[in-house]
Amino acid sequence: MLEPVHKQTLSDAVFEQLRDRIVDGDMTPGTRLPSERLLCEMLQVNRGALREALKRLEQARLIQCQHGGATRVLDYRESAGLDLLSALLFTSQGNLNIAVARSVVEMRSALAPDMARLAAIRGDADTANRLDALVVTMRDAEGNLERLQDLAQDFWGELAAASDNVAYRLAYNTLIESYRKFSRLLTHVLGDEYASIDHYADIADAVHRGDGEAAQHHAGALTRRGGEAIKGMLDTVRIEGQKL
Amino acid sequence: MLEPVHKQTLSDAVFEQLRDRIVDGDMTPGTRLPSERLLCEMLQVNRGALREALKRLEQARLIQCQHGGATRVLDYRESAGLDLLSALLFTSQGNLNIAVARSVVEMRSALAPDMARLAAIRGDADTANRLDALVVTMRDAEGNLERLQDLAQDFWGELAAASDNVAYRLAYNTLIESYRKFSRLLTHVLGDEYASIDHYADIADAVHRGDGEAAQHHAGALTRRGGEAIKGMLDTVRIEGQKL
DNA sequence: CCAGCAAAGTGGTATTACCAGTTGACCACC
DNA sequence: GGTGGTCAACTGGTAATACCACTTTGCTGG
Repeated sequence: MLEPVHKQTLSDAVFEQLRDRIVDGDMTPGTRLPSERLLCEMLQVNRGALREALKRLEQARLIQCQHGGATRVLDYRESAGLDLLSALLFTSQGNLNIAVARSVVEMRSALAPDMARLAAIRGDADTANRLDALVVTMRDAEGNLERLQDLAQDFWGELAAASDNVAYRLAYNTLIESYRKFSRLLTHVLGDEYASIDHYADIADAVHRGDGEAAQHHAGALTRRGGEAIKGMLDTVRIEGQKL
Repeated sequence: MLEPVHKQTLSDAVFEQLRDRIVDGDMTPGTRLPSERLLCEMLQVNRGALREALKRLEQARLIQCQHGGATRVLDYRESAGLDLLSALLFTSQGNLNIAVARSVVEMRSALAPDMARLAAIRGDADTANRLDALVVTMRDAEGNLERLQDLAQDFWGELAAASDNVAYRLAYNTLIESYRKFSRLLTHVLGDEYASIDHYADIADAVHRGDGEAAQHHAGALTRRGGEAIKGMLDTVRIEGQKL
């Protein structure tokens, strides 16, 4: 199967290069960036493209610009938002950062139960029906772990939307963006979670009944199972160095 | 008391204006934006400033640009990241959006217990000592709700850092940025939570002992209390329309 | 010693031109 | 009818240059 070719604008390239330098710690917080005129000479790009990249870095709170003054590097741990997560997942050499991957999975486990709870309380019949349909599709796909994994993501996406909580929904978008990048590595590790379709059905039923506690309980059981599996794997296996 | 005047660059102004138009629904997803040359004429700014804003909107996944093609509006609910949250908190008229505020509080309640749990498991003695110090300071500030509220935020920040989970830490940054904007409205509503300093002391103790479950339990008790208080308030009182 | 000023350097804005990719209309060809 | 080619118009991307607004530095004159 053919894939779309990888395109990238100049400002994208500049943004990624500077971002990686910062998160890799090559430029410690407080460091003063070279002047824009000097930077665009070093990077061999025009000042406009450079400034587009700098503005994006500033929005991500990796740097801070001051009119007439200096542009300094910030400590992303203290200032950056969750959207930076996907950039932290892989080192500039393309290696998966296990600690970050673990973080993503942990956060998923923390959010999913409450997402399910709210979805059950606030969701309508249409939501429950869509969840039912997903469960049916999952049963048809039984045995095909990759397919199940994709369907599970859709299932959680449906819950996120039904939770009527924008923070959850936006966090879901951010987490999924990161998750997709390494989820295939976890396909078999999480096979147990994806194969337990009954739990998904239980959640769907809870949504039907509007039973928040039940939905929360079943979602917790589901993600806890996956969390333990990943924890076990990370403790015993070194997958660092695996490239996608 | 004098306050710093509000400074804003051109591209900031353009960014905010277009962002608000999009999240307010004035430009539905799929809508084609006017060409850059036309837009910068309409907005009375040069094309460079406009492009800086567009690049930021693209990074926030509110729009999507295509070289040679059109620039289209995306559905932020499906694509934007958690960093958009603070922009959603207030309408363009400056009114607090209750549903978004509720979302922030709910997400806090979901994350805090697990943050505390991990902090207890992974935190070192220094962390526990800093938490102790914060508890002492809180006891000194007893009765001063605003001060307690600030200290409570520091307390959670310490836990976020000690959780050794970048996702939690970055999410904390994002949530706090939003939270600060309306937290003063909740000072008295959450007075119960802030005043129960013993619970904070319990968490600090749990971190000392490395007792994750205890830390999780006490953190849950704390945020559940606040969550119920806010829920009660939102159900009975209309604070929509309050300006900061 | 220091308020005051001037110069140098920085980020912010503006203008202009051109490059590169997309779209759609049109046309020749099979 | 469908295929591929060409071309013009339009869109976003890149470039170079000049100037404005602000900060920092350091000299200067009291």
